[in-house]
Amino acid sequence: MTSTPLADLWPTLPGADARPEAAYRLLQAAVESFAERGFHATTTRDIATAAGMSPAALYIHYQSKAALLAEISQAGHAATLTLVRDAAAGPGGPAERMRRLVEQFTAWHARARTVGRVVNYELHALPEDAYAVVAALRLDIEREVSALIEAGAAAGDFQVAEVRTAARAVTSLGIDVSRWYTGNSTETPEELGRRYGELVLRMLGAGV
Amino acid sequence: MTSTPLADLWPTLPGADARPEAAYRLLQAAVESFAERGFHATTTRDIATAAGMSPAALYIHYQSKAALLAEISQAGHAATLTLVRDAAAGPGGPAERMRRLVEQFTAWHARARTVGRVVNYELHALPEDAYAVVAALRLDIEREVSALIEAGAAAGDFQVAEVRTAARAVTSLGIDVSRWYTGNSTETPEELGRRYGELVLRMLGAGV
DNA sequence: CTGCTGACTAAGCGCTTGCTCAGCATGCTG
DNA sequence: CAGCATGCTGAGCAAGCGCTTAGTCAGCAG
Repeated sequence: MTSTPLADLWPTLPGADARPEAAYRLLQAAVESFAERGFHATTTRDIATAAGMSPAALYIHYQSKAALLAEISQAGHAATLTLVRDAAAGPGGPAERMRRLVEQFTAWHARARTVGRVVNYELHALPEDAYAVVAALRLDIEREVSALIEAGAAAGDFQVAEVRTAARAVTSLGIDVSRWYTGNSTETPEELGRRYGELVLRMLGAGV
Repeated sequence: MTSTPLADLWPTLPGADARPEAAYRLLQAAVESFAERGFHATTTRDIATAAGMSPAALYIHYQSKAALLAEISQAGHAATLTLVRDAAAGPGGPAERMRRLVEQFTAWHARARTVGRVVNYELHALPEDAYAVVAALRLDIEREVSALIEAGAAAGDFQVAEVRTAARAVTSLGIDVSRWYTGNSTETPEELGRRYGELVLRMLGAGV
């Protein structure tokens, strides 16, 4: 199985070019390993070996195993927020923007499912300070979705009883994709995105 | 925080009465701990201490830490499948049955969120033989939902482009509840269930 | 009383973990 | 050439892990 280059999943990774290639390899190995086995079941030897180095080399590039997780989680959340913001601020009415948001949010969680798993399911392993940063980003994402639903409801495009619950449902659908999507699927990330976009618009009562 | 008695979450736990009280306490402590920290971050000392015993006592009642996880996961999956089957086989048309299924599936994942987390997010830690059992149960659940959607589509009650994708979305919404629901929420599990039932029917194109 | 059983504990074994450190090769600078 | 910084390795430490073992003790049959 060839893995998608990290750069594809993560165009916004800060300092991706400046970073030494070895540090980049470690990051990619950590993503793969954390996603497959979870943070606590992954050993520093796993990560280092997968990156083709001795265990000690990890500590030249990162302060600790937890620092690796923090970097992955923060960059992954930042990328997701950017994606959501761009879609929400794009052209068209609320329904059109919501469709694009869901399409891209869903497709990202399918395409970058390894990063997505770390981002969504390894929060509890984050050090406290890194968690605080990430929690703020998650709140921003949820607020962005809520605001768009509210705009759609105000414009009469959406019919929703509870904005918070609807926003939860929309983000839930996308997040959970990173749990079940395998890549063996016949559905491409983009196809899945389009279908989920359709389902969400109906869910929100947009007559489509 | 008082925790819900296991019996409430788990009416179908086999041999719950015959089981010695100490074994029951260990099971409950394991659920709580696995849900909060994950299987690998939980130590046998954590579980035993929470159950008010020494670490060695655990091995009188269970073969291993993994055996505890296997028992929780299998019983939890069995309970979920029963719940889904009962709703799908109940009275009324496809839409009515689907509404009840989603209401109960969702409410269960909110109410029994600790068990739900172990069931849905600790699969990778299961021993191979236990995983095989559980995977079969998961397949049954998905099939049950797919069959109900298909019945609704055949009856003209639902309008769905892809049954598989729709079924994924329906189960996804419920499963993900166990990730984010905290109990601090103002929404009770039953309220959330009703709202999700409404959203799902619209998603499936049932004119409601 | 004796003899036995089953639930439990204190102590700790063998191993793995995250992480450190002295030392080595390489390549740049003067 | 020497001098030095950089990136890395081999060996290994302290701590913590799952699990075992030897033994304690209450309860009960005879």
